[in-house]
Amino acid sequence: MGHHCCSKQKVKRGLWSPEEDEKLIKCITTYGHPCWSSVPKQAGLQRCGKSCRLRWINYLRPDLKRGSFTAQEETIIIDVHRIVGNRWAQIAKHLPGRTDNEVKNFWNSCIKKKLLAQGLDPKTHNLLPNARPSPSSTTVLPFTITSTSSNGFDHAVMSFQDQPNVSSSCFDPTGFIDEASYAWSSTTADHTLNVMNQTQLQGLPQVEPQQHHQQQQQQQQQQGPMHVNDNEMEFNTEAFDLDFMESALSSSDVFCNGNSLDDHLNWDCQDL
DNA sequence: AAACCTTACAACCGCGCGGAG
DNA sequence: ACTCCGCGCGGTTGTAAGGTT
Repeated sequence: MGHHCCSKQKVKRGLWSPEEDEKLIKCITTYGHPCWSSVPKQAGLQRCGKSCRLRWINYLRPDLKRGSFTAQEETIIIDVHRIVGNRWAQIAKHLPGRTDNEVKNFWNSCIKKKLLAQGLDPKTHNLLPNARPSPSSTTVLPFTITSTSSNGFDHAVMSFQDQPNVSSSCFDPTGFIDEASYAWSSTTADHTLNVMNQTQLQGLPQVEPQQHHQQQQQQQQQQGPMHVNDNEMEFNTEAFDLDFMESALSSSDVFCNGNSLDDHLNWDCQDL
């Protein structure tokens, strides 16, 4: 059974030869690819347009980043997957130079197994029913939260005690950053902590990422709704108004090692 | 050295969506 | 309103390379 898009043609399938790659690169760099179905003819290839598109996007594109995924990229994949699920194209948008196919393969061959080994369900990211909970996730919280006010601005500070090597990422799971769509995660030696504004995410309008508030996006990528110092996370309420901060925190879901921390957390938005 | 197994990833398949006619 | 076509996406399969017995 051939592709439905090219069932009338006799096309080659399977692995691409270097000669075919060369033809495709030459064609696309010369003519671009306004219509993939016409690319095989232009390039002199016995392939269908769909196959050409796939080969270009997943392998030949010059802006592709080759090589294995970094720890930071892995963190981003896990974090975004937790929110958007198997929407690989959506996840790949957060990883410049990576393709959806690459992310999907990496997930299936590597991350999935890691999560299972940690007793986490790769689909829900929650602890599996029969998994032995890690002692640190049930009894010891990796942080405390306090609210402060300085220079006329309010801040909420999340302090990590005895947690060296805190790494963190603030990212935008919907493909654009605005005040209702952030997520944040932090990883220490013993804990993975995630703060997600899932409730508001569900009601988000669908907006083209590139067109949406580019200036605001740049600004917030620099400032971030929160940022992390050596061992503490600071919510920057300067970037948002107080009403938003209150609603964001009260509607956020907070997880540590896949477990909800609702019962443990005692942050009072009124203090902000 | 050969057979078998595992892993990574390239490529294919089928479906759904959106635009054009 | 309907059909057709091209494209993009996610799931799945195929295959080559490396590891193990």
